[in-house]
Amino acid sequence: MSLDRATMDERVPRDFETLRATILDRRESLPKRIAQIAAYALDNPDDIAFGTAASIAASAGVQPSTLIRFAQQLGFDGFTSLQQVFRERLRERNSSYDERLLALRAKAEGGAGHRAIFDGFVAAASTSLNDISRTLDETHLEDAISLLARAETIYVLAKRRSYPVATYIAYALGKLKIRNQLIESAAGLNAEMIAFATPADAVIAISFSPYAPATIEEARAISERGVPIVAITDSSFSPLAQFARVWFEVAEADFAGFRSLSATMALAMALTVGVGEKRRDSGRKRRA
Amino acid sequence: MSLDRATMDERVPRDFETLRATILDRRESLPKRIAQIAAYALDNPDDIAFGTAASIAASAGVQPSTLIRFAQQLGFDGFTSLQQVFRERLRERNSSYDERLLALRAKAEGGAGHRAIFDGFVAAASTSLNDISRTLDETHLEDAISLLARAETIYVLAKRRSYPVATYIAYALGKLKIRNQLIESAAGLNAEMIAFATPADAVIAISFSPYAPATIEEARAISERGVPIVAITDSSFSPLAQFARVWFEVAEADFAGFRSLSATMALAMALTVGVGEKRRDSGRKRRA
DNA sequence: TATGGATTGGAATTATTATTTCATATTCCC
DNA sequence: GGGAATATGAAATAATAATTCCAATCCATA
Repeated sequence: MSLDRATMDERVPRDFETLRATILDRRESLPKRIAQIAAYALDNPDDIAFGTAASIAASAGVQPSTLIRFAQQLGFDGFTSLQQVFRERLRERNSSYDERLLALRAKAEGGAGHRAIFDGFVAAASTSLNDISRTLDETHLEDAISLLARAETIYVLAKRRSYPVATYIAYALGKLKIRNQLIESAAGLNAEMIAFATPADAVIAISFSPYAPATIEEARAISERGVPIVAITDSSFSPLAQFARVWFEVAEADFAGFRSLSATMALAMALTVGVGEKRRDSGRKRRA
Repeated sequence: MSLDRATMDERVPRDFETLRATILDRRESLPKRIAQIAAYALDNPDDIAFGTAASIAASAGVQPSTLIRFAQQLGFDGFTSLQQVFRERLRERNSSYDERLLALRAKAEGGAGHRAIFDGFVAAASTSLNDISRTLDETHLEDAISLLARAETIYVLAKRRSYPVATYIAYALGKLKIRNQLIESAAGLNAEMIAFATPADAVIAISFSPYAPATIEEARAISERGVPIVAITDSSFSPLAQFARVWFEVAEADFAGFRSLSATMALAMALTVGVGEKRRDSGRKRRA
C-alpha cells in the first residue's frame, strides 16, 4: 500500500530536480492513471504550481483523488506539499544566487572562519549585479543621461551609506572634465551650496532605506528651486522618488547587515560615462 | 466608495507592469494601511503570488481584510483576481527569460546605446569579483583581521579613486562602534592627524596605480612611527606594499577608463565585519 | 471640541479546495 | 475463469481560505 512506501521512504524529494529524478525512476512501475498525471506534472510544472487539485486533475484527464494518490506515492502527505516543490522551483528560478547567499550566511554565523564572511560579500555583490542587469529600465537610463548631459553643473547628493558612491561619481565626473559639485555635510554649508543651483543644472541624488533625513530635505529644497533630479533609490515608495524627474530602483543584496554597493556603483558609472559620451558627441556635431 | 471606482474604471490592470504603474500613480492618495500593503506587494511580488491572504497580510503587518480592500481599490473584485496578475508575471518571466536575454545582448552589441556602457560596468564588476574570490589569500585575511582587531584606533587612508572605499570603511566601522579615523585631505591637517597615531593603532591604506603621492607619503610617515599597516593595492611592486605589515593584491577589471571597485569593496567589508566579529568574540571570552 | 465620513481591526460567514471514503472496475495470478 | 489484490471514479466530508460585516477608531472640518 502507498502508506507503507511513505513511511518507509525517509527521503521525500524536497527540490524539483530530485523529484523529477524520482518520478523518472519509478515511471515504469506506476499504475496507468498515476503515470498519466506524472507525465503531465513533468510536462507542465507551472500548472502544478498554480492550479488547484481539481483544475490540474481536469487538465490531465484524471480525478482529483488520483492526483493526491500520486503525491502520496512519492512520499508527500498530500497534494499541497507536492505543490510546494513546484512553487519553490519558480521562485528559485529567478534568483539562483539567493540560495547560495543564504547558505553562506548560515556558515558565517556558524563561525566558520573569516573566509565565509568574504564569500558572503562577494555573493551579495554578484546577486545585486545580476539583479540590476535584469531589471534596469533602458528608457530611464537614456532619459537620465540626456537630462544630466544638458546640465551646466551636476550636483551630487548622498549621505551615509550612499556617500561612497557620491564621491566616486564626483571623482569620475572630474576626470571627464564635467563640472560638478559634491554636496557634503562636513562644513554645514549645504543650504548655501544648494542656493547656487538653477534649473539649468541637475542633481544626482542617492539614498536608501532608512533614508537620511538630510538627503531628503535637501532633495526637496533643491527640487523646489526647479532643479531636475535623477534619483537612485531602493523602492518605489522612497521619498526621493517623488522629487525626481527620473529615478532608478536598485535592489542591493545585503550580508551581515551591510548592503552591497556594486549595483549602485555600476549604474552610477554608466550614468557618468554616458554623460561624458553624450557631451562629446553633441560637441562634435556642433563643430561639424 | 471603492465600488464606484471599480465600475467606473473599466480598465482593471491585467498585467503586472500596468498594475505597478497604477499603484505608483495612486500611492499619494492611498490610506495608510493600504499604502503599507501596496509597498509590500511591489517589494515582495513573489510572496503575493504564492501566499494566502492571511499569510501575506501577516507578513505585511495588516489585516486580511485590508488586503482585500487594496485589491478592490485597484478595481479587482477580490484578492484572488489580484493574485492572478502576480502569478502570471512569474510564469511569463520564466518562460521568456532566455529569449529576453538574447535580445538584450544583440541590442547592446548592435545599437551600442548607453545600455552597452552599463553592461560593460556590470561585466567589469563581475569579472573582478570572480577574480578576487579565486585569488584571495586566506592567511592574509586572517592576519589582517587579527592585526586590525587589536588596534585602539583604525586609521583609514585613501585618496582619489580609492577614496570611496575609505568612506565606506569608515561608515561601516562607525556602525560597528569601532573607533576609526578617516585621513581626509580636505582641511590639509593630515600631518597632524597622523601624529596622533601610535603603535597600538593600525592603518588600512588603499591605493592603486597611479599611486596618489599623498597616500604614499602619508603611509611612509605613519609606518615610520611604528604603526602597522594593512594595504590593499594592485601589484607587488606597489610602493604601498613595502610599508605594509599585511597586503592584498586586488586586480580590478576596467571599462571605459574606469576601474571597478567591487572587489576592493568586498574585501574592505570582509575586513571590517571580520574585525567587528573578532572583537565581539574576544570580548565574550574575556567576560566569561 | 463636537460631528460626519473614512479607515481599520477582528470575528462571523461563505466559498472554495483538499482529502477521504466507498463502491466499482480492472488486473494479475492460480 | 475465479478470486484476491490493486486501481479508479465519484461523491461526501473536512479543512482551509476568501470575503463580508460591524463595531471601534482615526481624521479632517466646522
